[in-house]
Order: sequence, then C-alpha cells, then structure tokens
Amino acid sequence: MIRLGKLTDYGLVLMSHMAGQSQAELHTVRDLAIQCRLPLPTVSKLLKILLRNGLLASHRGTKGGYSLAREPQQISLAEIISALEGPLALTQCSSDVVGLCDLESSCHIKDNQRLINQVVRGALENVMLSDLIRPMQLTTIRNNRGNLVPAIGGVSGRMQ
Amino acid sequence: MIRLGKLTDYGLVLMSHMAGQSQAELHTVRDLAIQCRLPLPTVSKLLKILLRNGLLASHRGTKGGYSLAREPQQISLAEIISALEGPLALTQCSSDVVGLCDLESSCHIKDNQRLINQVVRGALENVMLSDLIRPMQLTTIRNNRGNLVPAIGGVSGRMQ
DNA sequence: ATGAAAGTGTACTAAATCAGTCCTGTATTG
DNA sequence: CAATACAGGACTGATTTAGTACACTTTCAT
Repeated sequence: MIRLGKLTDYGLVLMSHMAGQSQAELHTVRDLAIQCRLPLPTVSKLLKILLRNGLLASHRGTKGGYSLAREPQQISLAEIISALEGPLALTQCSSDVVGLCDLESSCHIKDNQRLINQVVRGALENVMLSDLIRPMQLTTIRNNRGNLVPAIGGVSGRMQ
Repeated sequence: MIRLGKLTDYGLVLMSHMAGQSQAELHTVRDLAIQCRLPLPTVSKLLKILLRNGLLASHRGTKGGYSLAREPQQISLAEIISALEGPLALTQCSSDVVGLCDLESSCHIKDNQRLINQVVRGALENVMLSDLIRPMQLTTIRNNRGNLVPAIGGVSGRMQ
C-alpha cells in the first residue's frame, strides 16, 4: 500500500529504541548498531539525517552520542517518515509543462495529489513515537461524512 | 512524503477521466491514451491491472473497451492506489528470521508497520474517485485524542 | 597538550525497482 | 472470417535506493 524504504524502517527501529529509554540518555552509533542489529555505517547515516531534521540532538567527542530532541510523545511519525523519505511528496505531475493536458476541465490531478498528500500526512501526524513503544489499539471515529476512520487510541484512553 | 509511482499517477488520471463521463460508456485504450496524453502501451498495462483488481470492467472485440466497474463514489483511492502500487505493504521487517532482534521487549516494529499501514489506508479509503472530479475542500475533524485530522468535505456539505 | 573516541559531511558503487515497450494470443462483432 | 480490441507475459534500459568508505572536526581524559 505504502512503501516505506528499508532505511525508513530502520529509522523507526532506532527512534523507537531511543524512545524506550530516558530521553536524555546518549546513544553512540556503535551501541545502537549493535543493539538494533543494524549495520553501523547505515545507522550512522540515518542518525545524521534525523539530526539534520531536528529529531535528534547530538553531542560530539568522547562520551558523545545521540539523543531524542524531544519527548517521544512530541515526535510524530509524519516527521520521522518525511525526514527519511525526503520531501519528495507525490510524483511530479505527468507534465510540468502546461497545456498538454487539454481535457475540457479535468486534470485536477495536481490539486488531487496535494490533497491526497495532506490526507495521508494528517493521518501520520497523529501517530506519535510514543505510540510505537507500548501496546496500542486501533479505534475508529466518524469523519464529517459519517464514515469510519481508523485512529490511534492509547491504552490509557485519552478520549475526549 | 508519500511517493506514488508515476504509473499510479497515470492510473488516477485515467480513472478520473472515466469517472467524468457516464459510467456505462466504453473507452478504448487508444482513445484514453490520446485523450489523457499518455503512451498507449502504458495505458494498456494500467487498465489491465485495474481490471484484474476489479476496478474496471472490460468488453472485448470490435466496439469493446473499458468502463468503471462501479460508480465513482463507490471507488476509493485506497483501492486504486493499492491496485497499482501492488500489495507490497511496508518493507518487510528488517529480518524475517526471528531471534535476531534481542532487545528486551522492543521491536514491535512489525505490529507498528501494520498499524501505520492501517492508519494510512483508512485515510485513503475515505477519499472517493468522485471526490477527484469536482471541487473539493479539505476540512478538519477531531479524533478521539482531540487532535485535528484532515478530512474530505464535498462542496455539498454532507456533514453530520 | 595530546591522543582516542565519537560525531559530520560527502562521494561513490552495486543492487533492486520501476517505467516503458513489444509480441503473441483470445474474444467479439459485422 | 477478417478486423478490432482486450489479455497476458517477457524483456530491457533507466532511475532510485541501499550500503559503504573515507577524510575531517569536536570533545574528553590523562
């Protein structure tokens, strides 16, 4: 359905791992690689990307390492995923040149892409990193059309 | 954010085009290719896939062609996208072999992937093909956590 | 001070995936 | 039965992704 790259997958593993421990704790690339069973250079690469996108904080030198920039419940999957998948958004419209698509009025495609993107992003913005490290349950709510939409519900029921 | 392949994009163009006309109308590959300005073999390939997934009906022989299998408001983007993107779901977990990820209890990754997938799919299941062929507006609703979630609202306001 | 530990940035290569094309076959109509 | 149009699968080239390597900077401890 939605294809997350392997690297993104690894990124989620790493972030989840760090989220499972005290936020301030520093994790070296080496430790993370060992603990998460991932190749070290790859882990390094991922952490750099996550750092650049403001999801991690780093400390250099001996005793250095990475830590989460914010608390797990303040970091959404949308952030992690878009950091790692790049800001690619959807495929560029069939043609960036205008006037090729001469249908009467159709080809709202570009708008639609933006829309689809927003819908998906919205869904992912509501799943937090903290949701990944404890039992979850998927509940449903009704949208303004009356259809059921899946939503995350923590075990502690923060319903309103 | 989410990468739809070029082919999927084309597929949406084709489906939208057909949705813009009476449902029963037959469209030949050739006509669709010309009208949508897409290469004919590619259109052919896409229609075959959409057919196999039950989104189109086909009629062979002279005067044959393709038509929508259902009404546009009965076909969700989730169906179209997953038909074209394949049932790939998310990347297979880092290892299909168990016992490699030896963290205390972490690595709910597999579950999480399923969850993320469900959330995204849920969002896309509520955007219908018919939504793509007329002005739309994106509204928001609150989920059970109190966060705002984007949702599709047709111009005719089918709020409840 | 100095050296070891650890992050930072960039560039490159191999592998996997995707887009696009072609060809051969089958069904339907007139 | 011939023309039209769908059906299925195989193949190729290009793009993207994964993975790796290396040269550099910062920090800490002795």
